[in-house]
Amino acid sequence: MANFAEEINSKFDNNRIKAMLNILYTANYITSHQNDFFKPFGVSPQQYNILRILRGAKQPIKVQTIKERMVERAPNLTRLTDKLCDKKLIKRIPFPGDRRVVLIEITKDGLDLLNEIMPNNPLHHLLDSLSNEEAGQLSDLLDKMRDNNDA
Amino acid sequence: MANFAEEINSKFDNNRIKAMLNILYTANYITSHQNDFFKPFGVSPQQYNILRILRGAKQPIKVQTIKERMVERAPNLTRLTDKLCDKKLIKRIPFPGDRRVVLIEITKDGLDLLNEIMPNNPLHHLLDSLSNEEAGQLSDLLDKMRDNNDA
DNA sequence: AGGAATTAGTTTCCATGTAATATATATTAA
DNA sequence: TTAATATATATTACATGGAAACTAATTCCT
Repeated sequence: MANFAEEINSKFDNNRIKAMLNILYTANYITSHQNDFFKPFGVSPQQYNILRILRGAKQPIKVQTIKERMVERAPNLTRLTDKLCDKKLIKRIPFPGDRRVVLIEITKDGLDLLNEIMPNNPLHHLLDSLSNEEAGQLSDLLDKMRDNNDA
Repeated sequence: MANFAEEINSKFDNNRIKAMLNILYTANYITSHQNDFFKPFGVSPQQYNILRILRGAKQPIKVQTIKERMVERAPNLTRLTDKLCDKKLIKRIPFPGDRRVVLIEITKDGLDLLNEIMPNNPLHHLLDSLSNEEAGQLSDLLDKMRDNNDA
């Protein structure tokens, strides 16, 4: 399981292609761990992310603001917030000044769930085989990779 | 767009968390480019991957074999091959020795499509802002990251 | 004020991951 | 050998999530 190239029985033209495929493969690896972890709590990683953003905000915030703060871009906030509403983890509040806007607030149940999940979260240790410095390098390389490529 | 941390308006506890989120973010970035690129050709990245595997095989191969060779794990090969069949890009062939097995073969149309896509593919240049050496480093860090973490 | 452009959120459509199922083959125990 | 069980292979059914079309509300411009 260590070496990526072996696993998928392929040769790569060059390191760039190899790195690109490895990024995709690794992201898959991470999300798969995430899904497994969150499943027993009845929320998806995205839903958890929303709850954390709401707790961090300390007050009701606009759907738009949530969207901006999410790690993974989630184009369909309506559906996600629907699910969270169904579970009573958040509340919708109409916005006085602009009838298009909906404010979202985390409920007591939502906060309780966060407190239940947090201490157990092994995802914080998923990269522990890298030193802090290596993790920094990795992140810098990813930043650099995305530079100048929007054409 | 350069710095990831700025973009999502967050501070990170440490480099490991930052790197993890950056991997997910970057994978998203790549797949979104991929989808955009393949869309005009009427195939998804996964479907393209299957076609490439079939061409590489040079003969009909089992669904199971395709599954093993795919970069991104695609658990639902039946559906993907259905789509490709609908477009006449592949053919299904019953396997003589074992009636559970279905062999898949790429058609002329499939090969033509590959030839049409290949030379245009800008995805091969998505990482060009990294040197070959940096890309190698990146890939190695990802490999290392996934080590010893299957607990 | 009135119409065009923009913004916010929702709805709809489609692609994909997961889990349950069906069918065929292989293995085991008498 | 044959019935019973286990395994392998693919398919189907269900749930989740992304992208784009859509609706409603607001802002901008003249």
